[in-house]
Amino acid sequence: MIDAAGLRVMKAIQDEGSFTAAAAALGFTQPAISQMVRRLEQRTGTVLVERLGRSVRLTEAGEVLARYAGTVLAALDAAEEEVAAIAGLRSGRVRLMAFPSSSATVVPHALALVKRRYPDVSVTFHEAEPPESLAALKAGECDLAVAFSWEGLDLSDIQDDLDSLSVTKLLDDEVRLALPSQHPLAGEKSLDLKELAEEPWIAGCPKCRGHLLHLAHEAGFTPDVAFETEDYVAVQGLVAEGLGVALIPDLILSSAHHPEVVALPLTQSSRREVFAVTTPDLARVPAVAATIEALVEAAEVHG
Amino acid sequence: MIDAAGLRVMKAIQDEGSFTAAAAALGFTQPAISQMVRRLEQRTGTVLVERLGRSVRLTEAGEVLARYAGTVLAALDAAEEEVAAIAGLRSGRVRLMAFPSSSATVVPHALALVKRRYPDVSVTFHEAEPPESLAALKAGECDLAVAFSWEGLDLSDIQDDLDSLSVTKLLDDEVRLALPSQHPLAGEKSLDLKELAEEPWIAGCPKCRGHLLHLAHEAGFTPDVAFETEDYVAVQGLVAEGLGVALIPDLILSSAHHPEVVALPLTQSSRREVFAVTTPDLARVPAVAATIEALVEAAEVHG
DNA sequence: GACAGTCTATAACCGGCCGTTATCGACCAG
DNA sequence: CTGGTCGATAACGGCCGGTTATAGACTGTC
Repeated sequence: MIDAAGLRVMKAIQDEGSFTAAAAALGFTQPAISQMVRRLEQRTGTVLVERLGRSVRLTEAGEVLARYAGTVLAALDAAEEEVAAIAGLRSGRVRLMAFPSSSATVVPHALALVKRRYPDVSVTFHEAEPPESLAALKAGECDLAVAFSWEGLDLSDIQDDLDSLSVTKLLDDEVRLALPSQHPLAGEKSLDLKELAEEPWIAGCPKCRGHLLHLAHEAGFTPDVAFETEDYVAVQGLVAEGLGVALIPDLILSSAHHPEVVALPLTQSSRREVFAVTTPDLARVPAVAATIEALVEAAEVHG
Repeated sequence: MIDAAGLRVMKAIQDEGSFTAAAAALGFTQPAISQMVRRLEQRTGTVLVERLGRSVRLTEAGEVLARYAGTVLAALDAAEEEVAAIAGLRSGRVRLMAFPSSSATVVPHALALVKRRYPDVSVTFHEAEPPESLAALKAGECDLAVAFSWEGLDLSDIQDDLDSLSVTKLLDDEVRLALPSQHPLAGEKSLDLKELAEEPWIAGCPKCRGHLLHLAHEAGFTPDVAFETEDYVAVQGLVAEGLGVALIPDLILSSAHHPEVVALPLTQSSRREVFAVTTPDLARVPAVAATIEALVEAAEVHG
């Protein structure tokens, strides 16, 4: 019934003392004010302005509206400014989820970039493996996920949603073969997976285990998975102790490379693709877009 | 840029969880909400709503708007209610000015009526003689004046403004001749002014003094004004002591009649008219109108 | 896996709000 | 008395903001 425009007019009349002056102050013409007041008066069913010959004065009811105008207009301005701050990257929040091996390298770098460029944008960060982070994204519990998919293999995870999600390629992460440095093959330039068919294997996260099984299957053997852990530091520890061999993405090694472990290229040349994933809507949120951009740049360095 | 309607929509979306439900809650159709959101988004330049398949969820910026909606809508409702209270006589203020002899009789009665009917309407009251009260009315310092004008004589005071002011007749106030009860003529049924031409006179307020001089002139003499005071209790005291005679409006006698003073009708039959005066605008303010109505009723009793 | 139900997006339409310009009448000053 | 200023009003027009109709997309179910 009463809107902000009406209050603004009443306040201008009170401040300026005449319709004409109020109109000038608001950038309107005088008749606009005249009939705005008339509308307000017939809506409220009360006289709001006392017309004196020279000037006008608000009645009690008019003063009530003018008084509230301050509150309401201030709140509207504050809301507008707060939204503008988010749009202008002077504020904003991004809830990021990334898988562990990116957490140590690309992600911190990207966060540093964002923080330097937009000090008031806050990026909160949780570790999560791809299926979990994508679920969180759909559930609205995060705004941006850094995920990966094995080349050719389970692209379906993301491919499924490629139209319903906004996917930005960050980098290709070459997978390597980790051997104890004392291993007889440790001196090779590269290895075929098959050469390690008899070794005990150490598997990483469930997806990585799946990838290992897939590669081994293609190579014609079924690996003996002796250990499983999602912690790649632990994986390397196990490898260093000679308890098995493992596939380790390059990305991890660039942040934590056990000195007793050598990482050799696979002749099968398998890689995983790392993506920044968000919803099409969120991709247009400035803070999210800025974070994605920073991730891309960080990936160029780390790739 | 952002208006209350937009905020209301954002809040409804947040509360209801979908455009359709929000539309139902606000009494709109779904497309109305759809394009309202779109407008808001292109005005703010930000994504406000995240479209998920089933439902929708507000983005950070959207939540900002929804949060402010509470404040703004509450203030608007409060303003509306406060104005409605004034319109509905559940609130309101009337600044009344009345001349002294009405203050003792009609006005208190009227104020009691208003107070009984509309307990929350507050009528403040100041005494003032007509020229002063009308000036205050024009200056916006009071809302309603109870004034008088002498029959036939200085109607011009109000007549001038009869079109620019709202004038309501309250009563005719017969003027009487006040004599000490011991006066030789005190036993008469009525007196001609001329019979007291030789007496010393006691005059009231300036206007009343003017009236006295006018009547005496018509009667063919110039009165010897021995005392002047605006206080009619004092006037009666002076009369009672035999220091002079006076013209006293009936209205005063009905509230304060000195026992040693007799008040006889004039054969000239002069009266003053008592009016409630306000501006045309203020006459439409419910509390003012109610007060005028009460004054009219009170005047019927006292007339 | 197809279908039904439900939700949003979009197009097309349209009425009324809310501005504008033009003009008049009232008031005050010089 | 006359000119300047202020408010009211009429006439007009753009566009905002609603409507209906319909299409497209996702979900849950059989």
